[in-house]
Amino acid sequence: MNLLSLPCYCATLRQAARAVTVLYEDMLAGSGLHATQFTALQLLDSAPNLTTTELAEALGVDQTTATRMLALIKKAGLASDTVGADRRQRRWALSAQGQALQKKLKPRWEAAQEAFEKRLGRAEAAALKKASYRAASRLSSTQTVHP
Amino acid sequence: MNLLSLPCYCATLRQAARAVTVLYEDMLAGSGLHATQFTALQLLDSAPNLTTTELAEALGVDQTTATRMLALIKKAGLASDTVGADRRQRRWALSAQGQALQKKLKPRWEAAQEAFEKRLGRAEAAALKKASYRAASRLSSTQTVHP
DNA sequence: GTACATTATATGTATCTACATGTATTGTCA
DNA sequence: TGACAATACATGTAGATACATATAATGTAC
Repeated sequence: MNLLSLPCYCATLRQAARAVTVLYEDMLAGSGLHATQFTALQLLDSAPNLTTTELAEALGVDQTTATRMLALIKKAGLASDTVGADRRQRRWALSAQGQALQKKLKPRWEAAQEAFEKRLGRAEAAALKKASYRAASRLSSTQTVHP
Repeated sequence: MNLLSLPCYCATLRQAARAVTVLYEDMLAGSGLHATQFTALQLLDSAPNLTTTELAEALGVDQTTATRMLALIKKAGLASDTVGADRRQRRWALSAQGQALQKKLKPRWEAAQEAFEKRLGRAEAAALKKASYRAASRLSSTQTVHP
């Protein structure tokens, strides 16, 4: 049996996310980084000194997920955290090693991006990305408003 | 900081999948089922006697993921497996309890579907689902070495 | 200025996920 | 038929994910 077209929005989006993740993991295989970790490095590279919560919000993950992500990245020596003026906050920055690895893996990530575009077509890929972002935006903004 | 629009197709699709998952988990909260489990029940309800691998392919998950999913569903008494003619295969079917639960939770799932459509608009929701399915199809077919 | 609420992060727990690999069964071919 | 390949499922391991909750620090109201 082949991949089923399911009526469920959730299930279908998850199918797609899983499939694309496998592609990116493939491209990063052996590099020591996972797709989500690479994304975090990219973010820290372009926006240093984010707090844990800020990074979580930017990526659209739970704060506890971000905490664990960052713990792994820190353990690998790719980033370090410093306590901010508000001493509850941790501010994160890439280490030299983290910067180097991010730079080194960028071509692999670009290859994954291109592979994705090749399979879907550039226009369709762009449309899917835009629609996904819109969905994520709409959903996360409203969901956090709980009385 | 708000949700970021990321250049990465993988990261963006994952953002969307996470956000929509939270919505569905919310709707199913307290029911004893998770969104992925409900999807599996729906599938087993409409297509009984699937093998573990067939179910994995239909859902677009790894076989080992399906094995674990089904183990949990079985442990909860919602489905049972029988050994097929090929004695390596397990064929799965909902139990009466599983059928009942699936039926009972269907309105909640429908509410989640409607909530999703309400946030995105029906047309946009449909377009996103279609594009996601196309992406998942293209990616999984090629990855599995297809003609 | 203290009691109480709020906020930032961390931890316990459980599921989802997949890769590498193991085991049992089936298929193939010489 | 017997060796070896292929297949179906299971297990070990590890990261991704989020909820409930804990802890520590900050903010607020009186």
